Amino acid sequence: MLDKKYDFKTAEKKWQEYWQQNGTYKFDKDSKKPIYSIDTPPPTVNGKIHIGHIFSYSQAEFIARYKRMMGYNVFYPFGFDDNGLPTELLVEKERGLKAYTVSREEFSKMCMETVDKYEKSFKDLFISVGNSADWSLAYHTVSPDCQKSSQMSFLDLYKKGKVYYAEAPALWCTKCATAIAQSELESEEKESTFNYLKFYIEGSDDYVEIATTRPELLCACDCIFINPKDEKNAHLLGKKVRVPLYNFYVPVMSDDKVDLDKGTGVVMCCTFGDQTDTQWFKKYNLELKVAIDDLGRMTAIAGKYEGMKTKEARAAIIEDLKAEDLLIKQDPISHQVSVHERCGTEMEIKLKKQWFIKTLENKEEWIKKGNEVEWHPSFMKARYMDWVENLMMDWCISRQKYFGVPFPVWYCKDCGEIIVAGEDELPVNPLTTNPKHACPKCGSKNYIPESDIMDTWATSSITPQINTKWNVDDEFYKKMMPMTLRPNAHDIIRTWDFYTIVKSFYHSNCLPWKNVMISGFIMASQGQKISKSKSNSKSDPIDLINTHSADVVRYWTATGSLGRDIIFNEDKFKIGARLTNKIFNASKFVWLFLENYKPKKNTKLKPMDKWILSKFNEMRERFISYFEKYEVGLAMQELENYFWNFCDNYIELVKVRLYNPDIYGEDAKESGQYACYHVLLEMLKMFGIYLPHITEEVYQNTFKDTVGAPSIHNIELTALPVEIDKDLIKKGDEVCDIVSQIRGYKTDNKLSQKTKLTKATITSNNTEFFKSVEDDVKAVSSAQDIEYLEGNTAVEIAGFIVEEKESK
RNA sequence: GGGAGCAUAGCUCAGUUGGUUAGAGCACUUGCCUUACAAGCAAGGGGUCAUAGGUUCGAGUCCUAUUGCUCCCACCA
Repeated sequence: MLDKKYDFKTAEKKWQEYWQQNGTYKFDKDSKKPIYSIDTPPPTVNGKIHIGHIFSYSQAEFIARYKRMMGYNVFYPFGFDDNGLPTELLVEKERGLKAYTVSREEFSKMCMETVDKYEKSFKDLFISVGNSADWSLAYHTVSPDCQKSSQMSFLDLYKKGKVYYAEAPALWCTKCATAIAQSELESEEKESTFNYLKFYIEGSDDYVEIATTRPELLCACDCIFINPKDEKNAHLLGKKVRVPLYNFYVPVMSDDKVDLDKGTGVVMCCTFGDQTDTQWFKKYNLELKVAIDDLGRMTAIAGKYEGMKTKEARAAIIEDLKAEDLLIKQDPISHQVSVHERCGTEMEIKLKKQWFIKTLENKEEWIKKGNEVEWHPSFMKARYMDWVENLMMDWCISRQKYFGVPFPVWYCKDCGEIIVAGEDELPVNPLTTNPKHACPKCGSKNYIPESDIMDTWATSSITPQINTKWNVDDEFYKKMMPMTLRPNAHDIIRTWDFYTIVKSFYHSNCLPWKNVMISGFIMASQGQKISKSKSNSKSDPIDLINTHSADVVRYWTATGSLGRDIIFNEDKFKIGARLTNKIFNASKFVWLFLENYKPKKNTKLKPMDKWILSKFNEMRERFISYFEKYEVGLAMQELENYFWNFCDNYIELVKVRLYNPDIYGEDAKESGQYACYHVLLEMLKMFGIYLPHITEEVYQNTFKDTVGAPSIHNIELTALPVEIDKDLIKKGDEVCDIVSQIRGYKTDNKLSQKTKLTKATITSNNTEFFKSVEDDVKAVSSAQDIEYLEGNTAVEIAGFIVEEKESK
């Protein structure tokens, strides 16, 4: 028996504990069922989980529940990405310190404490929203096991020649003081100024005009470029020009990368102002002039501006240029600037020794792999392709940071040889451990440990390998790879999805997974995304769960279609609350008639009972076909529509039979019970995907005794044993239509729905069918007499019987 | 500059391969305490499907162009 009211506050906790204790969602390693595996995104530990995470994770979670219900052995691990820069930034912010002000050991300890705290709260939150991950499979990327896998990955790439150590221009964040990768850039619209400067031609009073937004780089100027087709300036070729303020001379050269229409059509090349400079630096073997240090301050070559931050230096230099009459004019411009996604600092380029993974040399392969993966929705593939095609640099994986996976690498102090650890030594921290062998090249035993750590993506890009026990359990790895599904939001296609494809190809020449499911973002308002770092999350998940229930929050996450951003809208919670309430009430009511009922296989079904069963199977097919396309929201809509029809039309119609077997017969009751029993049970299973708590509450108090399974979430969905009879469905729908018209008559006449009617004349082309369901129509409409006419659907009411109200 | 998505009722969205009078929910109006549910039920009003062409017996759906919104990428002299 169900309680009178459903109290989500006690029920949700109760069932969450029940599922954990019973291992309801455990992956069964020995099962013969087909496996469905999910490479769950390990959330980055860099702040609180916001509603966007709940949205995105729920959509994938629906798939896990759906697949379990469809008879799959679902492998659904969870992880945390807790190493690297994001964690460091969080710790620095929380403790109000900079990593380099304390010892490396001390800082790592702080990071571990913070990570433990957050991971516990992340886990609690995901459990409290009813997430059905198998927590026994959980991993975290800074753990020794993951570090070992990550270093193993590095060694494998090293052996295969896919990772290299080189001095090459790398993107640099002066705030975080580390190299970063192309994928970590974001563009931001910024106001700036085009400064038109005079570069005097050597041996002449004439000058050439050059426009620059970065006059602070004048000291790093190597040469100036014109376009080979530039006739106006062609005479400058071979000559030298004087760099303003610094008064050294640089040559004029030509290159077709110069855009005639930009600025003055003449460019100064500095090491380094932008990507083009790096290409020219290589192509023309230019001199390296470093104007900016690791923390964004001007170096000695800047002369009197040394020590200033770049922005200060720029202002000072402009003043001096004006004073010396070297500034012709200034034009304000607004342009897209690359900034570091984690801190918003404008990117610089620095030449330093870094480790790089080769990504440029296999573009065709990345494209091929991208085509082999199925993208849901399909148009998201374009983002991946777009990214691959526009790759400019190999993937820089070294970070000049402290808390992360160390490189298993030392350098020989005497000859510079790279010494890598053996696989049996992993995980290894070169800062605290020496290599087992002397330098293979010169025999020296003096080493310099690599103090950099790896990019956090270098580890999270092997989550399929971590999940499937690569190099730990070969048999399992072979059985599980490729995994079935990678779900994530569209912002990390270019990082997580791309890098994972790269790694799987290099390691095992295979796909990491067969499907990618891309979810959209929750927008705070038009164009404003909710994110952890920007903390405009007015919609805290914990508060939402406490006020609306986990089921209702989950319901909300199922609205909208796959891959699309949606604006946070509280109205949807109201609808979800209405639905859960209705499911509870409908179940409670229907169960009144099912308490001691055992379904019989050969029950003779009345037409309208067959109708609702047949309609169920029809809905079930659409539901499945949406799910197969990963359209979890549209699937739910199908179910929801069916459910409301079940309540508003079918229950209303059948309840009179169920109440009064003395009038309508035991057979009529049993037929109704049969339909109610099966339809309700199947609907509960399906709703269980979205609303796991309330459906469990209903199941445990009703069907469990007859069905036997320990949880509603352990039962497979079945088709009901009736044909999908389109003709019957149409006729049954017509009955509903007529009933609705009769209700309309009562409404128009301001009558209560229970008002008795003297006679209803039903016109239909299916009068035979109407006659077969006459008892039901009479019962639901309170019509005392029914007459039939052939023709297009219509109904006419002769009149009604006014009953005197009983006074209470 | 390259690419993607979207445009349907006041709002949020469905609308499968082209096929009768374009659907739902919310909001709104009106009525109803009906032997589950008033946190409920019933009924109702409301749309030239962004615009302009085209293909077709037939277009919300396919094609072309235009407009607007959003996003991704590139450009950062």
